Amino acid sequence: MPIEPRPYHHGDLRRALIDAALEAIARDGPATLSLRDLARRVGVSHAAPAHHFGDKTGLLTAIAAEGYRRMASDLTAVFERTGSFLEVGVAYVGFAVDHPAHFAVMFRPDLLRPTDPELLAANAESRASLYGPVEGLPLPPGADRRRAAVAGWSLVHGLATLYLDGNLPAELGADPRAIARDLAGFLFTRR
Amino acid sequence: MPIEPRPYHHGDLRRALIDAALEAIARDGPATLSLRDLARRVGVSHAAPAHHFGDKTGLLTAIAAEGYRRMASDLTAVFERTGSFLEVGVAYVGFAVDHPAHFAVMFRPDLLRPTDPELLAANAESRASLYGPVEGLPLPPGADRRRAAVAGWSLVHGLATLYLDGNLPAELGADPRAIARDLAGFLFTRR
DNA sequence: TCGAAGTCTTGGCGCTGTCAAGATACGCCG
DNA sequence: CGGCGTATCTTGACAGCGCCAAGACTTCGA
Repeated sequence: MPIEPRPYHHGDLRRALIDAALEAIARDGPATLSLRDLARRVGVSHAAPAHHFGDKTGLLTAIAAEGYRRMASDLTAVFERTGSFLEVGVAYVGFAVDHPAHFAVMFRPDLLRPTDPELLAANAESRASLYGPVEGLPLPPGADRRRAAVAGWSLVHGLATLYLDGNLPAELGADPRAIARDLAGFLFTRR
Repeated sequence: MPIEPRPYHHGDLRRALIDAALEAIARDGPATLSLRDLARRVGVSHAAPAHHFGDKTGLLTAIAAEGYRRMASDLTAVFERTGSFLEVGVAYVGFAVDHPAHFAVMFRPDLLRPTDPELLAANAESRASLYGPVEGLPLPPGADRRRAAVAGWSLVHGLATLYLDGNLPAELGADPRAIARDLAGFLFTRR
């Protein structure tokens, strides 16, 4: 079977486009992403992406949904292994660092099709993986459990975004997971 | 003196362009911002903005610098008035809510000219307004003061971004400042 | 085997940011 | 007060972009 240099059907163009997009977003951010450039890199015509994603928003929506699913799977795995809410927070930051392109798109509804059913389902999955582990957390009496969850979420989300955008002072060190473990220690200490 | 409908010189085109940009960013985000559209709204030719800002990055850089300056002034005023690190954090969220367009650009070095001297100076100002108030904060013995500052920063920064992007559950209420005051209560409670 | 559905290409439209060159108004220095 | 340098703005053009419509090719099922 000879090697076809460029067959008419790509094989898995959808996957190839997502991967090329992830690489471009990780390098330059989602703002300058170009569908035509992706098509060129993958070796198809400039209008091929439209068939799989409709438009640019559709591509980014697919990426965000994939990110939510992977994050949910990571976080639940960590909680099942450690039983620790703190380690779930650390894993949140770890996901952001390991999958910066997914993370850069996931919380940006202005770039997405917010009503996409696949996106909504994946989003719900990831929310559950965050809100679930807070159930067993020891808290000061009278503390609202949901607010405690959002406090933890805010801290790790803020840390992840500040880190990814290069806004953290260098003195904190180079290991974001260690920083997260450290900072989260300031939360939920009994009065 | 008759009213000139469109004099050759605008008067304060720089200010007018920034204001139009702030409005557009607050509405649609920085991704879809169009210099030509701004020029049309303000009533000048499509190439006029280039003279004041060089390019799109220059405009966003000017907006970010303005945001840093205003935030620094807000935060130091609040600290001088209340002496409370917690209230500085609340004011951080308040600034983000009151100036969403500035905030949307300030921490996005991919959209800015990171070496711009005006931007660097304004950034340093705002960092000082955040790191200063942590000096007098009562902490558990042995706690790193800088890390405590970053923990607080992460929490309010995460909360602000999650709120602005519409990612917070509605049950938390409609007043972001109140939410911030609430969530920050989980921080720095003595062991 | 043949047709329908899926996949990709070609061509074109209006929009964008940016550059180059020229027109106009302001302000300073004589 | 007059003229000129300079800052400000306009006009025109170019390549690249997202998206749409129409057509070519391939695969698969009836």
